Amino acid sequence: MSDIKVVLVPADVREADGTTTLNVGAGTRAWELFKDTPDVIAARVGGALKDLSYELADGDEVEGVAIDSSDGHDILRHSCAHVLAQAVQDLYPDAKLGIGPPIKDGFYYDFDVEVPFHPDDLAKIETRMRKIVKDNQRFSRRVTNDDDARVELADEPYKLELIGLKGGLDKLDQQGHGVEGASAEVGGGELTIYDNIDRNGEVAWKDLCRGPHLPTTKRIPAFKLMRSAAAYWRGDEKNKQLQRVYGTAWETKEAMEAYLHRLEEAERRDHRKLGRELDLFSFPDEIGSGLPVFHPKGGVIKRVMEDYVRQRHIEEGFEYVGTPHIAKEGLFYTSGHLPYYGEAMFPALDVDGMDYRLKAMNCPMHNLIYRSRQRSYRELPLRLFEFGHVYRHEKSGVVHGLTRVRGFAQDDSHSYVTPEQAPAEIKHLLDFCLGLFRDFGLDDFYLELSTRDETKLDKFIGSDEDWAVATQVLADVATASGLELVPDPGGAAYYGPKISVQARDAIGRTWQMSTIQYDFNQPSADRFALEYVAPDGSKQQPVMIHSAKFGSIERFVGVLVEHYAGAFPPWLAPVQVEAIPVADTFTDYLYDVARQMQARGIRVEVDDSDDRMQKKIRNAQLQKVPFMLIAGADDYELGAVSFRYRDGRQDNGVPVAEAIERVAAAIASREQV
RNA sequence: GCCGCCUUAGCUCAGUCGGUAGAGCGGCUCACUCGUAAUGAGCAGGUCGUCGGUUCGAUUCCGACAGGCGGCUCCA
Repeated sequence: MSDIKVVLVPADVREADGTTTLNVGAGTRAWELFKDTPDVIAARVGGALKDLSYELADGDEVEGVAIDSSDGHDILRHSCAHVLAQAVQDLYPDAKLGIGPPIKDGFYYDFDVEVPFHPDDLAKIETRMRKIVKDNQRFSRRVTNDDDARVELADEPYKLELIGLKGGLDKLDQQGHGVEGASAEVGGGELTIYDNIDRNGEVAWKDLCRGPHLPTTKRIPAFKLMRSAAAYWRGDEKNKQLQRVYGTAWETKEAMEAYLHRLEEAERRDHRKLGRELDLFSFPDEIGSGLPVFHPKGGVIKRVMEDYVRQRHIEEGFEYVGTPHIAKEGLFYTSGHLPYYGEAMFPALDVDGMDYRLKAMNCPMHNLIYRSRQRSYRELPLRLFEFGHVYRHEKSGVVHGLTRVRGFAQDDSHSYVTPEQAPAEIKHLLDFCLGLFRDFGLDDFYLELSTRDETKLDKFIGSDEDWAVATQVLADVATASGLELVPDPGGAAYYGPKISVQARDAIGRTWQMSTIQYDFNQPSADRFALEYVAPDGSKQQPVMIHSAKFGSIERFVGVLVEHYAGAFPPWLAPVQVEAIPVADTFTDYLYDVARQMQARGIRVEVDDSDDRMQKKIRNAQLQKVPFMLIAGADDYELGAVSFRYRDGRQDNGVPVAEAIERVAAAIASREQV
């Protein structure tokens, strides 16, 4: 047996040294190169991921894939999905297999079963999975072909469907639809089946799969089933719903604990929970699903935010306008909303025999303001802005806290510009949005460019040329910003493409915030017929640029609650100062301090309840008030007060005037304390 | 809209294998006047989401509806 030559490439980031050329015997398997590095669970050979059982060929460049790398996580989780599927078919022999790809932080597998899984079933399945893991079954790759696979998988109708789709998958995936995750089952190339071989050498289970996999089931260090839910086969609501089981899997128990801890942290920040605890807002059943009410404390956050955003708009050259919530239906035919997005609008109200509609967008109203008199090029850019309340008939299953509601205020503006002014105006809007986010403490962003779905042109209005120009203008500005730009094919509005700003919050989640849309359609002659008189006296059509900075005021309040976990910076905090007397005797003294603070516009409360001071401190702490102002005999004698901050820090004996300045300065600077 | 789960006091939750319910916190009252995360005692508070069915009797079993939660689809 002659030697072959392979090149060992340093694995991921774990080894700093360069490549090593090795002479190994023909027939050597990849795992033999990684015998001493147990966290290597697969190999990357010439860029392609392979099982460790891969037989090396002369000239191969081989890199170990560590279980804690991104690819390693995917392989671990996908292998765990196989174990899940095996367990399910052990327990429910009639279950038919869908697909089982890795996803962010975990995996899922879809099953067609007669009876949907109950939460108790998950515990049984998980127990069965632990047994399979303990069994140390070997994942064994076997190449097959379409015809053989069809015979072998005759009882798996969904797998048969995937075999039929093979080859077309990569193209479909690129467009963001088609068979989500199905490329984990069948790649574009050869068709393979993975057999799970038990200790006795028997095939315990098998699944159509492109791999690669862990060497054995025992190499799954930690996993947990999370939940089950229904999901449409191949992501299409016209198809049957399968039962999807979600799980998570990690390289160590500690890594999994850390992940579960992150989930708890996110739960702790949930704005729905904090909104109740901090008495910010609620969703009364009597009003209807997705229609929030703001309580006084939530109202403070909302109002402060709105005041600031309104002021900033005016500083940036916008003019504040006001428009009604409903209009005769004809307006929304003119704008195109009813024909193109009518199903998302509330049904018509019959008023004096005419149909009125709650508005789903503000642009038609602003267009009418533009059109109320003749406009000159000298007026452009003309920027109209308002907190426009819109109502959208969101499907019942999607309503979610403040982040997906049926009635909300957009901080909505429309800039009417000449085509030549459009790029500068878009840049102006983008810079404006980013500045606003920074003022609210969000400073990590990326952009998305949402374009027309070229396969569903009937869902979009306007000519190909106009779409091309609009898309190019947005793409140029987005690129010039230097921010990360993610394409979002098919995400455009029916009237034009858009840039959206995604912001990352304190725990790394991203939220869609601003949208900036380039619209050549609504101003056109067959819609609102908007015009301006050009320098040469001719009538020209403006371009309108839609922009919502926070998208939805309601949702932004929710995002802020989660970003700050309810501990707002002083300028946004509903109660900025809680004054706490050490004993009743000092209540009047604190009321006097409070009056001085109120005169400076500071939101201060004096806790004159019967509680002991320790309890008052606890209450203020739970309400996440930024400044506690405590006064007892020591302070009184000095004409001073004592600070306690949210983190427990104290600063005692601060003269009253200085204390007021300190609070006022923190508010004015919009800093966190 | 679809699938599953859930709905008991203001909040968080016990409980009733069908005989109309309980705790902690919160609220109110009283006493206590206290130096940095819960003082003590007492009182009030629920037609057990709504409507219908089965039953001598339903908060409990069944159905419909509403609302919530988790997903899917959707998200101008």
